[in-house]
Amino acid sequence: MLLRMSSLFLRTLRDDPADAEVPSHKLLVRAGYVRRVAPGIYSWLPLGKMVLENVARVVREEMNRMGGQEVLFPALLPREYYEASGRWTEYGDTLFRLKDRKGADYLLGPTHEELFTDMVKGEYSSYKDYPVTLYQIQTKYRDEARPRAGILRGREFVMKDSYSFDLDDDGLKRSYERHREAYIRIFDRLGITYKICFATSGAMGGSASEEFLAPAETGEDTFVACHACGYAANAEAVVTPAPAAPTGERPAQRVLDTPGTPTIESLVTHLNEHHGLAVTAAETLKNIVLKVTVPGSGKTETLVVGVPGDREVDLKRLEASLAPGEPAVFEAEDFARHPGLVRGYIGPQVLKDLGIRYLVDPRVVEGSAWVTGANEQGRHAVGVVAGRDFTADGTIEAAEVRAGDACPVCGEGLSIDRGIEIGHIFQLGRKYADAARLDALGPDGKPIRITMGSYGVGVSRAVAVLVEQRHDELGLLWPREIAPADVHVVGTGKDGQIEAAVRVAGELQARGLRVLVDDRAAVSPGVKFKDAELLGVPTILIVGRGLSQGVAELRDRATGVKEEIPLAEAADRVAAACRV
RNA sequence: CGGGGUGUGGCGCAGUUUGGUAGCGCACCUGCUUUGGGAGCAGGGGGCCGCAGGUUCAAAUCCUGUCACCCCGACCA
Repeated sequence: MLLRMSSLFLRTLRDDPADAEVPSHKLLVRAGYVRRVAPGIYSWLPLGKMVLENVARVVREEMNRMGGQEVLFPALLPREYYEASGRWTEYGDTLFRLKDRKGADYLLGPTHEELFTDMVKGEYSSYKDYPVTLYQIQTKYRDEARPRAGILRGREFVMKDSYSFDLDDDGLKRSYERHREAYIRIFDRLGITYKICFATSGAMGGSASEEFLAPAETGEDTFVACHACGYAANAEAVVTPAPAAPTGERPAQRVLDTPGTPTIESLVTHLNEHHGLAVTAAETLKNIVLKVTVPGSGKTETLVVGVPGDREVDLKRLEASLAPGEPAVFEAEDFARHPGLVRGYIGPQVLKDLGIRYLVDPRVVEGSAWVTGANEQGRHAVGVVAGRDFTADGTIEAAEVRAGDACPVCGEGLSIDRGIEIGHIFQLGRKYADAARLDALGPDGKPIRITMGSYGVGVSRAVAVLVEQRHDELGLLWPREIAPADVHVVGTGKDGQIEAAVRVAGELQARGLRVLVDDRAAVSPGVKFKDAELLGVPTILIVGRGLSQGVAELRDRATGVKEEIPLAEAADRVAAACRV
């Protein structure tokens, strides 16, 4: 491959685009890799397209290596498939919907479980056919409420999605493990640093689930990691270890007047100043009232969640814990219908009598004593003991996770960081197979319901993540396998220097290297250097003022190391630098 | 959906307060000079000032409405 800058369809920008915030967005636009078309929708220019294809190639090679077979489904799909699985309604506004000329409903596929399931059902019918893993690399569509950060979170994006089909749970576990290993190889080859985190399976259903999160300040996910034992989990999926149950006699609960203390902070201050206590927010029990709706059921349940008063409720964790139920805040009119619930002074002591379900943070163990509401305006109760003065209906992971919280595996302090989801693997189970009645005929002549796994890699997102993790103040820094070229030959100046650069570029091409050569006439050296740095090709060879002495300059883009080399050896030296 | 902000050549911005010939930098075209760190000089092309209505002799500028986009949050395999 030999690309000439003089004719390459490329225009770099000196200024950051005004609408870009994150590094990947700024740099990919400035370097002429992508251009915005509409919110969350981007075009790929030649260099960007090469990078995208390189990522896709790595993914494809590793998927083939693990035994996957590539297929391709349409993105434009009729409603009926998603109607059958229930997702035409479940997916909500995130689904791009459209009608054909006859008024029939169509959608642009956000993910393809239904189609894969249906295809396997159509082709395979014997247990001898299984297991099988199919995948595609395809454009997906999701009408995100708020696309952001350039191609990091778009409404149209390229994704590798694969699906495994197995006869039993052991088979599913093996398919899951093979995917896990393939993903490790993929992200290692891509040069992305990542953490494999326990995850919740969300609305997709299913059981075991892990996410590959790329640590980045701009990440939208929060995850914890334990540096002692290696445990890592999405904050949504962090399990709170329960402390040991206290034993011994406990004084009976007391109700105290605490006027004007609707918040935890005001309560603690009041108790310590007016009642001679020495309580902390962590010893209080905060009770949040919710109404929980299960989509499609039409029913709404009132639920109270109790968490230690020093912690906020993490909505993502709460929702993950309640899925598929969807929590909503309890409004003033809801309180009006429940006179037993005294806003600001709710305690769990009465919930059983009110017939309201009560779930508590795992720290609220049997025998632990709490300061909590007395269910009367302006009054709180102290010494309220779990299991004696109230009984919870179960525990719930709803409280925020903090740096330093105990690791659920080894008890060491957890660290907390932001990350970008680049891969997700999970054991889906039989949800879609049930919906499609996907069975294999067993050796005994009886049908076997197939169990599935679902696995995704964000291909276009991986391009952006690479930039988030690898860039400097000058521009992009591609790993060689992903870079649009192996070497960027810069011809500066006059006196045949550009011609010499093109000649060397030809030699490098003859050795099988992918070469980008800056052969633009009448462009100043400074511009060419800046562009080379911005574009991020890993090796830069400068053929310029050293030509008369027969030397060129070899630069490593990432390290900045420069070296004068004899022009006659340039091809050898560059090829060696590119490890070809 | 809530909060904040912005719409002026391809990109980045000024001009709006106080109505009066649409401007600057980058990019682009022509010529000459220059060529190792985003060159200089001269000349040039390109803008329904988001859209609609209104006020006015006159609107990028004032008024009303509307649309779009961006950022934060909610939402989101």
